[in-house]
Amino acid sequence: MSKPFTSSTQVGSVARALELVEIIVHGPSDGLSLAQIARTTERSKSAVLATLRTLVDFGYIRSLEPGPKYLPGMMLVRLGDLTAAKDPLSAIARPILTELSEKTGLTIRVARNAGGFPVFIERVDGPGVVRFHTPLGARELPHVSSAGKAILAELGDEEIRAVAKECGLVPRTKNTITTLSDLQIEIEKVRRDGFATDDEEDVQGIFCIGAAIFDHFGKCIGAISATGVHRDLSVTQVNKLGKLVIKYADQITKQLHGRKHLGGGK
Amino acid sequence: MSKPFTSSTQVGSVARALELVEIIVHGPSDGLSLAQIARTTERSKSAVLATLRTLVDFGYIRSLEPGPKYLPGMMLVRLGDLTAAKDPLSAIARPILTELSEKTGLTIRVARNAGGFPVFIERVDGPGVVRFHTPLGARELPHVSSAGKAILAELGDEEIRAVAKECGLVPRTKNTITTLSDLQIEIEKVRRDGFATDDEEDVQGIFCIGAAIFDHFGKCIGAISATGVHRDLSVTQVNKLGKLVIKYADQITKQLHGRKHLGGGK
DNA sequence: CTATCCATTCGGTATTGCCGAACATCGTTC
DNA sequence: GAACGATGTTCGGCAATACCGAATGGATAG
Repeated sequence: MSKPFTSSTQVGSVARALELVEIIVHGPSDGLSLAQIARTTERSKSAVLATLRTLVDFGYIRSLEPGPKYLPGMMLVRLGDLTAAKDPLSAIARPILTELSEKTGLTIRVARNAGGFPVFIERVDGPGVVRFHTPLGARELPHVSSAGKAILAELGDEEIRAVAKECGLVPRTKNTITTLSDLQIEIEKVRRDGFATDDEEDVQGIFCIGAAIFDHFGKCIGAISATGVHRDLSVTQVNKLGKLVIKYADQITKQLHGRKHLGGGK
Repeated sequence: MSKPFTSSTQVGSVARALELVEIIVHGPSDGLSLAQIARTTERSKSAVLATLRTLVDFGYIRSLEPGPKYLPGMMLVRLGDLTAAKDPLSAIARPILTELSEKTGLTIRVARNAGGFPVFIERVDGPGVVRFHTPLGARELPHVSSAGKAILAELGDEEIRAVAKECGLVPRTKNTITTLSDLQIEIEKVRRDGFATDDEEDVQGIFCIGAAIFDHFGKCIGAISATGVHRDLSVTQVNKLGKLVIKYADQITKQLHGRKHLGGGK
C-alpha cells in the first residue's frame, strides 16, 4: 500500500475512485485514456475500467468516443451548484455580490470561514473584458488573500498564530507577507480600516479588497472580496473602494441577522 | 440487491458511496445523521460510516459536529467549478453572458447540447431582486425550455421525434407542449424567428428566451437563454429581446469560430 | 506483414468491504 | 434516579467482490 490513510476504517475502492476523479479533473482538457490513467495510478487497467464505468454511470465522468477519452462529467457541475445553493450564505449573498460587481466592474466572491482559512463558495464576474480564474471551493491561503486577512482580523492573536503556523506563510510573490510580525502589523491595519487588501501578494498584477461577514453571535463566518487587475486601481480609490466593500459586507451581515463583533475585548 | 445495475462490471462500493453523496446533497439543509442515512439506504451503520469517512476525507461530504450531521462538502463546489472552467464554451461564454445580463436585467445561462437535451453549464444572475433557482449541470427537458427548443430547431425531424419520445413530453404547467404535432409547429416558429421561447411552460410565472450556438461545422453545440418573471415582460418586448439574445448567441458562435447552419437541407 | 499500442473480457484468488453484536453516550420519560 | 430508546462508535469474522494478469480483438504505424 503506497498511501498511508490518515484515520480509521475507510473504503479503499471508494478512495481510489475519487482519486480517479481528481486526476481527470486536473487532466488535460481533451481528456485522458484508460491506459494513461492506469499508468499514473499504478493500477491494473481492468480495475480502473470497472471504476470508471461506475463513475461514468453516475455522470461524474463522461467518456468521449472514440478512444475513449475520459473527461469530467456534468454531474460534478450539478453537485457543486446544489451544494452552493443549499448554503444560506451563498443564497443571501448572490444578489448583493451582483450589485457590487456592477457598481465596481470587479469580480466579487464570498468565502466561508473554515477554521481561519477562506473557502469561496460563490462568484460574480464583473463586466470587464479581462478574465482570470478565481477558483471556488478550495481552501485559499489566508495570508495572501484579502478575504483571508479580513477573517484573520476577527480572530484572537492566539488563533492567528495557529493559522499562520498551519499555512506556513508561504511566499507567492515578492509582496507576500512571510513573517508573523509583519502579518500582525498588517492585521492591525485591517482592524483599523475595517477592510483588508491584497496588493499583488498572491498573484502578480492582481489586487483584492475584502471585508468580513458576521453571524448573530458576532462571530466572523466569512468575507467578501473584490478582485481586479492592479493597473485599474489608483491609490486614492483604495479607501473609497474599501468603504464600499464594507458596506456590502454589512448588508449581508444584516440579512443574516448578524451583528458586528466590536473589536476591543478578546 | 435492490438496484439493477445497467451495464457490465462495475464497482459496487463506489456506486453505493455515490448514492450517499446524492442522498446528502438532496437532503435537508441542516444535514443528515448516520442513522438516517443507514435507514434510507438499508445498509448497516458500520458500512455507511466507513464510506462516509472516506467521503469526508476527500471533502465531498463535511461532518458537522456535534451529532455529527453530514452535509455536502466544499470539494463538490471546487470540482464543479473546475469542470465548468475546463469547458471552452463556458470560458468563452461567461463575459458575454455577463454583458447580456446587465443589458436585460435577466438571468442568463448557457447550455451544452447533450443529445438534444440542454445541460446548462454556466449562469450569470441579473441585478433583479427576485431570485429563483436556475440549476446547472442537469439534463433539462427539451420541450419546456427555450434553450431546449432552440437546440431542437437545429435537428432533423427524425432526431426531434427521437428526443420527444425519450423525454416523453411530460407536462409541467398548463402551457406545456405535450403532443408531437404541437411541438413540430412550435419548432417551425423557432426556425422562422431564430429564437425560442418558454412562456410559463416549465414553471408558472417564469419565461425564457433562447438562441442556439454553433461550432465550425455549423452544428448546434448548445444555446443560451434568458430567464425572468413573466409579469416583467410585455408582449411587444419579446421580439426585441429575442433579437438581442440571438445577437449575443451569435457572438459566442463567432468566438468559437463557428458558423450558423443555414436551415434548409437536412 | 509485423509490431505496438490500445480497450475490453474473463477466471481465480485473496483482499476487504460488509454485517451484526457489543459498547459508550446522550436525551427523555416514567 | 433509573430505565429506556435513540444515537455514534469499535471490533471480529465471514463471504462477497474488487483486484490482477493473461488473453483477445482491433487499430495504427513502420
